[in-house]
Amino acid sequence: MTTPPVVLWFRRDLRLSDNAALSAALASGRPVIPVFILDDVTPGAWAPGGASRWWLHHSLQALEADLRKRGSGLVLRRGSYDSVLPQLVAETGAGEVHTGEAMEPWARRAIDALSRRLPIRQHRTSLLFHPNEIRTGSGTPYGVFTPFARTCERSYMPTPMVPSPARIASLALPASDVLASWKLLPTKPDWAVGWSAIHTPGEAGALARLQEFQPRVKAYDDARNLPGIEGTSRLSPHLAWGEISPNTVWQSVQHDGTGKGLATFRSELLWREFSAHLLWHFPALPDAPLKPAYAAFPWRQDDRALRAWQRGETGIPIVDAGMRQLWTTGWMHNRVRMIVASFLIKHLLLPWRDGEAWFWDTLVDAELAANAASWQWVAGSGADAAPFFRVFNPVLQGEKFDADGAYVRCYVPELAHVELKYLHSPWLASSPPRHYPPPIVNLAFGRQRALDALKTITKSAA
DNA sequence: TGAAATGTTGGGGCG
DNA sequence: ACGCCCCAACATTTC
Repeated sequence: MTTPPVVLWFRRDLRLSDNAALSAALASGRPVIPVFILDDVTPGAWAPGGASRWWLHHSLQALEADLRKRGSGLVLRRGSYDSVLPQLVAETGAGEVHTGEAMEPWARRAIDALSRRLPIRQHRTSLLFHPNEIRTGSGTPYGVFTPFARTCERSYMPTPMVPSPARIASLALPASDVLASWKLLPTKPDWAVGWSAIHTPGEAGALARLQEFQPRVKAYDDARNLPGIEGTSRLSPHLAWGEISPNTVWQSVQHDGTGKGLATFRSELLWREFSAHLLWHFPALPDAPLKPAYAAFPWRQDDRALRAWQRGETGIPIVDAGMRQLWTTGWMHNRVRMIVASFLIKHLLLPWRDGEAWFWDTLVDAELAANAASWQWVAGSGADAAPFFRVFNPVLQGEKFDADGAYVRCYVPELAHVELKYLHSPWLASSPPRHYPPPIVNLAFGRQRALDALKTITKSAA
């Protein structure tokens, strides 16, 4: 006589508003059992990196509080999807499991396999479109961003943003792990000191960021490129964990500007979408170059150089500022991401997968698709990628986008008193700063070495 | 969502 | 007055 409950399986959609999986669970009229499973063990799983775990800890805490306020709670379980979920369904006698669509190959495999023995229903919670909805006239996936984006813009139908429900009926919930026992927070050393002052994980924090950004959409087109000011939306970690839906973001900016800012911001949302679709169509995206010729690229191995890059000790100010911003805050400005990536791949000639792995571990906004697609974009091996010969000169980039030096001075205190003229190339100053290293590589040499390396594969690569 | 090399043009100094 | 050269400034090409 008891009504079988339904499981609401949260994954990367840690929110209560505009969440299609939650809506479906509520529409069933059954008691809802909200669950989050941390899967570190499925082979091939890209388990969250260190910075993402910090974020996840706080986001789960916020989600649980939000659920409690609505008369429910959150069940935490740890283990492989394919053992934990069947166990949970057996324990609760759940009649259905509602969850978000997965793009990650390992999660897709796991959920597809589970679907054969459990009543799993997937809903779109983290994208505007399913990858199968956006195809070229001939039915193939888009390989070029601009026509992809055009089709998205044309196809987008604003769907009402579903508000957070006032109440979520749940019977007694099954046993949950204690969040602290997952040890998602760093201890020794605690590299996340002060992060709570700069990041607010959780749905409320996401909405606050969105509101704070809305008046700045108009200026976005120019301001987004300047790392020394607050020109970007800072929504990326919230989107990565699904604390806000792309649908909500898209619609919330639509009336707030009429010029280029709005269009440019939306195209950034669509780059995220493009990346996810690429990962869906090309599951090897995180592991192998999309353009096969790049498999033969003569990358170097140089652990000391890699470590210097990771620590922000390359002797190139804008690169070091970016890498230190990443390490100390878990986030890096997008313009600077392109600069540090170009420097690693081209001037240092190190494999893009080294950069991908480091970003995965250190970014609070790490998403498998965007991370992989963006690194391949810089490396020239991806879809609609920047040509490999497009080598950023980090001095010129610094002078152009950090013209007053505020960004570099903020994150590289050794350079605080270098005069502006030499701030982005301190080795040229008559008396270079004493406590700052000389460049790890001569920029002209590194550039030429990269172009020469390209020639070894260029007959087969475009 | 490049940078550097190379080419072109035109003003001005100067014999 | 004229041709010559230099060299910004800008445009084009190449990687």
